[in-house]
Amino acid sequence: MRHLLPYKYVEEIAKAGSIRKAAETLAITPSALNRRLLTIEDELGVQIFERLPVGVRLNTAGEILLEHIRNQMSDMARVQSQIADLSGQRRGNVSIVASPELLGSFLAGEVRKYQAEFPGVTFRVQQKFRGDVEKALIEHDADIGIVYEPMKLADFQTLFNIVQPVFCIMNKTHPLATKKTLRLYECAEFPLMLTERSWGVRNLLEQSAIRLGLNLRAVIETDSRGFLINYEREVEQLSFDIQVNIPDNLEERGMVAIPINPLDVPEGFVFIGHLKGRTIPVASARFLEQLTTEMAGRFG
Amino acid sequence: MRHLLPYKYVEEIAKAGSIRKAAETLAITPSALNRRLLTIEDELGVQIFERLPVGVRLNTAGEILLEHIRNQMSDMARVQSQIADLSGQRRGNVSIVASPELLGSFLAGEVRKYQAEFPGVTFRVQQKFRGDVEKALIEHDADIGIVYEPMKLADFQTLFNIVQPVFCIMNKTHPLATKKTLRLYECAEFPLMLTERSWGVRNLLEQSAIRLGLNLRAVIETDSRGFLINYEREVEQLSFDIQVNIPDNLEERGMVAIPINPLDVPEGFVFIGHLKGRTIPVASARFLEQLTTEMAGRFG
DNA sequence: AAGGGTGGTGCAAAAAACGCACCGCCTTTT
DNA sequence: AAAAGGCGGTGCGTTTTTTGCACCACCCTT
Repeated sequence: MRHLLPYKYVEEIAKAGSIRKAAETLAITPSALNRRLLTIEDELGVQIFERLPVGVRLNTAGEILLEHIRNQMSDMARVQSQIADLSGQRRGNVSIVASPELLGSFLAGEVRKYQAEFPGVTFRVQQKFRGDVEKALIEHDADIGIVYEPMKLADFQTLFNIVQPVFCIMNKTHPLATKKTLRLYECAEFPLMLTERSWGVRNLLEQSAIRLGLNLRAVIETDSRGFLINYEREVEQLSFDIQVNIPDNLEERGMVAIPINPLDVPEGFVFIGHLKGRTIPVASARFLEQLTTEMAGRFG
Repeated sequence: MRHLLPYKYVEEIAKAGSIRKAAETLAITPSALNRRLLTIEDELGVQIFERLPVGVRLNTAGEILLEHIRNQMSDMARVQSQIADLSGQRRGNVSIVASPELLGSFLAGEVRKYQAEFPGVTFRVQQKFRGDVEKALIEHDADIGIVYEPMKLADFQTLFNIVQPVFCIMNKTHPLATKKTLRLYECAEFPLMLTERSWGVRNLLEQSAIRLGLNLRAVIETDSRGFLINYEREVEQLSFDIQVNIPDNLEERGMVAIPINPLDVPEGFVFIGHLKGRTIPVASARFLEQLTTEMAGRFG
């Protein structure tokens, strides 16, 4: 799509903050890029960038234009996807941004399953924390957003959501291992393996602990969710995760997962959706369909 | 905006149904236009037009692309409008499509008022019948739609609606002129001046007549609404119109307007809005604001 | 069978975009 | 205070792209 090259140029200049730097990443001469910018501004009748001694910066008009450019570019991608889908070939790129809780074996398995059926579809999976998922969608950095306990959903079009209670994971030989459900104060008596505070699960636990007047002792703090399940733990150590991440073979590996009483720790929600007012490419829509169907079947 | 010239070309070819004809209206050589089309199809990877012996016609992929093109072009117009509005100057074009009932002195007055304040804004006012207003919006032929008794509103984003009962207009000396409200059977006894059947008011009257078992005798049938009010009528002749079209100086001109009992003829609705999911240009939005405020004040 | 219409193509001219060298300006560094 | 380095902008010759012209093969109508 050569005709929207100018858009790409504007976007890159805005990102780089300088014509020369943008020219370098665009593999073009600064003078040529500068002239293209001047032409665009001339056609538009107004400046798009304010010139600073150290480079350029978008002004208000430029902000408006850039938003339009991003809309336009991802809309074009959607059109191409729809057209490709017409001829029976499923092609395109599925771009997902998810909070780390959801980037487990479940999502990976779904991607694998989809790619086995449609090898022409490529995937891009980004990890962002709760508050940044929506931002990535707004900036058209991704088509699909998956969040656990999102902070806000102003521009988020939810297509599917599901309860994901917090489970406590421990060795089979743990004193609590025979219980059906757990109270948080029972867990708090043991050494805990926790994720960092920016994670949704940790956030739920901490807020509950404050409300209940408990103190959570983290002996291991990590930002790797897989670590908390796979780590060969000491007998007494406990970790937490949401249902979707509990592997099928947990018992074979000598561990159990026990739900925590929702009165102590409220059940979190997973939200799946896309940017409001946007039609996402065909491949993304189909993957979304597969993902939500599977989740509803397994956890609904 | 030279970079979306290809869009304009595709649109024109689709409209003309032939490269040569399109080339003529575009003031370009057929060979050049043809090559641009081939380039576009090449970049897209698929044909957009199917070639017929008598010209070309959009295929499915082309339909998808054309929809995107229209979205893109009017979105660009909106961006330019917003940018122009930044610098304090109100510029742009307000494109209205309305059913004929609404194209009276009221709308004309509002346009005049707006243009007096913002001379840089141009207007384009189209007349379409009830069922075609929405179509004009879908094809991006207009930004604002105003309909009396619309047929469907699937893609119509209503921003304002208001009741507009049907009034009966007659000479002061008419036998019915002293009444406060009229029954339809009373009117049916006199010779009537009616619009064509595709009009909303006529439709309301006819359906009511069928329900009530009445027969409406049209001695004059016209498609000019103004005619029904301004015509120097015979003493006994009656005409009908909605409230918004009744001029202030009706009494000075020796006529009166009497509402018809809503049990006989249901009150119609005026709907004002734009295409769903679309952000209209600044000038259009402001005019819409003025229009709805004024209508709410006068008829609310 | 002839004529007029269609989309497509080779080739030379025109136009647009580009790269290079260089300017003036400002900030940062020496 | 001076030098150095980065920035956006510009004149000019070169390269790439687009256009116009003439012409082809094809199909439908006359």
